[in-house]
Amino acid sequence: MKMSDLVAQYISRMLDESDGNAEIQRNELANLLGCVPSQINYVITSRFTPEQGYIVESRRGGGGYIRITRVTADRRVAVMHIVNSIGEHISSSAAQTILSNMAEQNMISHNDHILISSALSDKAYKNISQVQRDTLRASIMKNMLITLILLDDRS
Amino acid sequence: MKMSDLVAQYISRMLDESDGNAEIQRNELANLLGCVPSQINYVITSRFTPEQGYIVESRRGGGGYIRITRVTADRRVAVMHIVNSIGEHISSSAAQTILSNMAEQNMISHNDHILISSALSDKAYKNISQVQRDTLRASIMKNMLITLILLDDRS
DNA sequence: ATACTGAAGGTCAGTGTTGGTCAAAGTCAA
DNA sequence: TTGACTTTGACCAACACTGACCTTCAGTAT
Repeated sequence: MKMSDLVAQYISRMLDESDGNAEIQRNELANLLGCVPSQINYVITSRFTPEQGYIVESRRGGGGYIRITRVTADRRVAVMHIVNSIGEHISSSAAQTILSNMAEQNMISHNDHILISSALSDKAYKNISQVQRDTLRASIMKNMLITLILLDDRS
Repeated sequence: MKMSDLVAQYISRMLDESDGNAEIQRNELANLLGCVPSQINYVITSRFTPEQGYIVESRRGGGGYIRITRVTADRRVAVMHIVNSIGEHISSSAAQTILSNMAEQNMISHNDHILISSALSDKAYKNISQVQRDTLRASIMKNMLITLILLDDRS
């Protein structure tokens, strides 16, 4: 098997095993797989490009790293699945649980998590009858989640 | 964890716990965290720069100190001003106008702008009487904006 | 007042630790 | 043979850490 495929496979497995988010150290990985460090760059630029649904961030110096995030349609599909499962009404606590899980699995950022939570919190619905709250919350939540995945499409 | 991150974290926490104003003694802090004194300078010049919203003052000699002030308060004050001006109800179009201006002036990110807009859009309020919509919208909008400026304090 | 002394913080160049780039050379199938 | 893909290493850039040496300030002795 080609070296580049080995490296790609290794990274893909890391992504599979950690919800699409992997962080590696270039020299360490190169040493582990028995190749030169620049081979890692080659694999990343040829197989983990934005066009193929990946975001790559890195940092040099002591404690440096390369972080690869998978942002393919998986995410959009997963978010839409959740949107469809919400139904016509949802409680505040159920909404919070769903959002926490989404953040945990990197489907939404921490920032978005907090922001959406604040829009769904019972605190915001003082003047609305209990009956209407959950309906409204479901409507707003779905609206926001759909907006989020539309935003993604541009990156 | 990197030494520089440790130092930065320590200082950030001091700022969090004291309303954006922290005063340290270089040698004391270096000793406490187990690094050389110049490390403190390194962290300050690389992570607490004016560009990142900090003001640093210092004094040498006996009783010397380093004072670090976080000046993102400007933004907080501006956002709170807007929050206070919203009142008990707001129309969808008025909300959009305010958010556009805020994004224009970099008070909120484009991403947050779109996300908040989606939570305030009339589309999300189908089953609510016209009278209640604007009250609810104001409540949610204020909730989200306040959440946003609280989030700022951590980065 | 002046000079001295000790106690801070400031600077900077050197070294170490990572990751990035690129051109040259190798491989392999069409 | 040609052209696309792969591999490599020399050189580069960014970030982290350190210690020797310098400057500034307050208090104290003369």
